[in-house]
Amino acid sequence: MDSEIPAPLLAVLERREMLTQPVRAALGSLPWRLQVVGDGREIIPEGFRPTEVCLLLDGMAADMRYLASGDRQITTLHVPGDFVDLHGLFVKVLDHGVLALTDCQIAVVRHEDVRRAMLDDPAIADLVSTMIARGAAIQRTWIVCMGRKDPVRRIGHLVCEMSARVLAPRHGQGHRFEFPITQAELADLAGLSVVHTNRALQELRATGLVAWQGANVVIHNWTSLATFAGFDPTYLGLVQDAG
Amino acid sequence: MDSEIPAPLLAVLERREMLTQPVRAALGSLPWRLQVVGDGREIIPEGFRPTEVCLLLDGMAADMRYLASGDRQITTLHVPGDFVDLHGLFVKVLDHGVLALTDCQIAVVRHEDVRRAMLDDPAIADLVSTMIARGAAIQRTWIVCMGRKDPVRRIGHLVCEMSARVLAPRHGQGHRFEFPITQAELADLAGLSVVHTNRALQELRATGLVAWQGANVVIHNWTSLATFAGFDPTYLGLVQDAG
DNA sequence: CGTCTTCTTGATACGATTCAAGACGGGTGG
DNA sequence: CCACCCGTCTTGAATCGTATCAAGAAGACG
Repeated sequence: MDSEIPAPLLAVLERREMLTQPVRAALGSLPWRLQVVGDGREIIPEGFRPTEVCLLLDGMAADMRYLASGDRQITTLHVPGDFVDLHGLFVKVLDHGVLALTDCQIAVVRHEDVRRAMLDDPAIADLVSTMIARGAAIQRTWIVCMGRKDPVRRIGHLVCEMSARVLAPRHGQGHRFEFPITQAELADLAGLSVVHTNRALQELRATGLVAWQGANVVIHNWTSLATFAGFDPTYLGLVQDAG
Repeated sequence: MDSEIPAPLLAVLERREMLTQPVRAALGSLPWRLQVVGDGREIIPEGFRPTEVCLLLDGMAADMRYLASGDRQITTLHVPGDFVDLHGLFVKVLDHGVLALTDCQIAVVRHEDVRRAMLDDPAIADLVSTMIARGAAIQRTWIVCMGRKDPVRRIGHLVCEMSARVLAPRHGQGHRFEFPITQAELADLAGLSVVHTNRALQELRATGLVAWQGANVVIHNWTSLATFAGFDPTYLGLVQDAG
């Protein structure tokens, strides 16, 4: 629509990655269009063969897969600044669908334009690969939570992660952030029943570490919650890691 | 050691990806050294800052993370042809360790050499990104299995996947392959106790779809097993997908 | 032959799912 | 403004699944 206003695209990416000036320039000149997807609608259907990538500008989305049984499993959450289907540049068929958990605003960029930018500046190619690798690390961590953490810690870990991905983490301090996910969606993410998710949430609130009402999550003591949930932010590769 | 004999490196990679002649040439000229890691030893420790990538030539390895409780969770298995730490090119600190599940032979290549090859030929950069993206798809699929599949199907799915990754899948036919994993390791992979893993295995064998004794797995009816376990190979992006 | 690891089994306790139903809250139409 | 409706959250009770504990059997290895 309005490729003459690249600001939001850059602004949202810079929350996540440190961008050099040439990279900023290259990203800023990428043609893109805005797309709006309503709460509960599919951004990308499972099995799609994408020719574009989608950068989430606003809202929350989830990668998800349906089973033959009718069950579904959410594999990752996406927050503004995430490309929801970046790996579509490298694998032809998407193995999951992407669901809008809220009303979402998306910047859509054609594969060929991204590929050209990657060829023109290898730093762009690096950025793309880094984002894919980070997404994989998040999934890996979630496997650990699903396999070896009880539901309360599992959700506690999720709260830590989402707060770190949405905000700049300030350890030891309180955090407040918006987490507009229903308990049914949380259940499909955590691999639990809705009923049990509800009870795990109550238990988590009962620890006093977290207040969670509606879409508002308040972490009263970040460090204690991280310790309780076994959250180690290494895998997020955030900026403090300048080594 | 012997960078004048690149054949095994290429041979093992070509089981997985279709390589063009220039890519073959570039990979063939990469300097590398052979490393041998014994059964049960760590190939890479958790939290390592790698300066090299490791290509598994022979054996089986597992990405894994320890929890404070002493529990551990395996997040992915690696078979010959997999780079076990390719994402180390893009993230500085590895968020997991890599464990040799058998005696392993590994080709070690320095990051700087891989990076040079990526710059010289963007097709190499693409190959690297594709392998990372495929690894992520495998993890995503495992999240689905852990969250929404009962233990029997979970292990059944794993058998399908490993057979597809080790062999060229021939649907509807029987398969035999080596799967040298202990039940304790399987438990840490599936997020189960050892006892329950044992019982799930017995139940899987009782279906008659799979025979599994020691390191030898025989799939009697691939299609039935895939249906039973809900295995859809799309995510592996194997060669049949030439679209 | 003995020792160690891996596999197997039974019994018990706990955790999670399921079913069913009610409470709450936001939005819509009368 | 109120009544209603629908989606979401919450609760209780019964059932099933899974972990845990403990011990024995089967192999592998020296």
